[in-house]
Amino acid sequence: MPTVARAPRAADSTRERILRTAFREFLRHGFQGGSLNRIVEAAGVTKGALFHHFADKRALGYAVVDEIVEPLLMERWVTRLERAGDPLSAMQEAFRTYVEADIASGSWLHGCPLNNLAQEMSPLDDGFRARIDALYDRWRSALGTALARGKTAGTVRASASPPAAAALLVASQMGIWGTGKSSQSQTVMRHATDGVCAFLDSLRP
Amino acid sequence: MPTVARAPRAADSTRERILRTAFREFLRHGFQGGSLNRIVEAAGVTKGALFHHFADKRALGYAVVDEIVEPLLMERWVTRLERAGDPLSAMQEAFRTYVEADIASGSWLHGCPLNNLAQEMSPLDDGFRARIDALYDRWRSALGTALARGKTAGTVRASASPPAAAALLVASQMGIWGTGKSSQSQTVMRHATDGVCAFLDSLRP
DNA sequence: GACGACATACCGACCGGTCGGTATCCTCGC
DNA sequence: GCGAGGATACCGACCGGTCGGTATGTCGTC
Repeated sequence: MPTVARAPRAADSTRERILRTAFREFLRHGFQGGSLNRIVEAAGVTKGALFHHFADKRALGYAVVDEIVEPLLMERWVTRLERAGDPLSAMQEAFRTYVEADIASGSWLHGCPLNNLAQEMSPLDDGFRARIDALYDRWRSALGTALARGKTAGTVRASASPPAAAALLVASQMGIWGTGKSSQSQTVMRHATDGVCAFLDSLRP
Repeated sequence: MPTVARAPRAADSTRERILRTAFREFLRHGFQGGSLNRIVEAAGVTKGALFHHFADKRALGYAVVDEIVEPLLMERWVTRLERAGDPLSAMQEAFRTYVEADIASGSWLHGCPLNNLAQEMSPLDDGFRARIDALYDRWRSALGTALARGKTAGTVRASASPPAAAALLVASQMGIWGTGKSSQSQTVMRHATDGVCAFLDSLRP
């Protein structure tokens, strides 16, 4: 087995630590409000290390989207749906599960990482916008595909429009987590989740 | 009738100009990313004038919410609903109308002003959070009240849950406008609107 | 001794905010 | 009616601080 040219052990973990710390910082303060000084301090590294691994702040932000946010999204909403039998029930369970999980962990107060970046950065930087839009697109098409599969399988009623439903579901997720952030009310978040589940029920045959 | 101490005419219009310019600046760059220097330059006033009328940046932000965003919200979503006959049709028409209006005017690319502030500032400043939450609450309760009225009038089916539907509708609006901002795709926005209208149809008796 | 992986010191730009000063208007005694 | 005097509205130079970013030095490893 050929040994790949290997950087001294620390390099990868330093980069990783910076990335994770940046993710937290941007989640809490937004991208513009996030401070590189705070990031290096919290990560226990120096400015030199940060700029050794990332060209500039923007590149760091892109890397956070590509290497942290995307895997989170895939794991939560895409991978699971691919192997679900009844898509409507799977989606309902996903919404309920994740709402409760994020309430329990307290992470709901910071909102959805992807939505945060989307709202802040989409109009300001096309690199962000393109990355974020691509993720949402994969999300919507995963939902749409699952719904279309459900239609042929007979678990989704024939008159349902997969693209419309998928777009609404993604928009709802954005809105529900956004609601949680600004209302800081578990009740409202759960109400909205009930609403989504009712909508999904209305798609049954 | 006692004469209230009256400021010279110019004062009010200066304040108003600052407010409106600040609204645009925060809509484009966010609150944290918004620059007071740019605001005074664009408004054609000086730093002195700005800080004469507003204690600090935060107070300016609060005033934007109270005096600009709130009236916009009330006019779009609250006042109209109060005098609507069939609430479901009124809501469907509102969604469709506003989506098309914002696409036509180009303002959709900047997202919903209230949602922008909500996502950015809710976790960072409780003054913002409280104001924003109060507005969303009035919005939700206006929708809920209209739906409840529809239930007694027989235009909304009895098994519908007004709080759940209202929470979903508000969340959907957040998400739809957020979708527009990051996708910059009219198609996706319209699909999501179709989804909302389908949901509203499912609430009919 | 070359190179990758940092550390340190430092830069100019811009930030929100301050402050002394001025021009204009309002009030009120006369 | 009018002049003094205080309040209001505004000006713009300036402040300390933080920002993202850079130039250069150090040190262990191959």
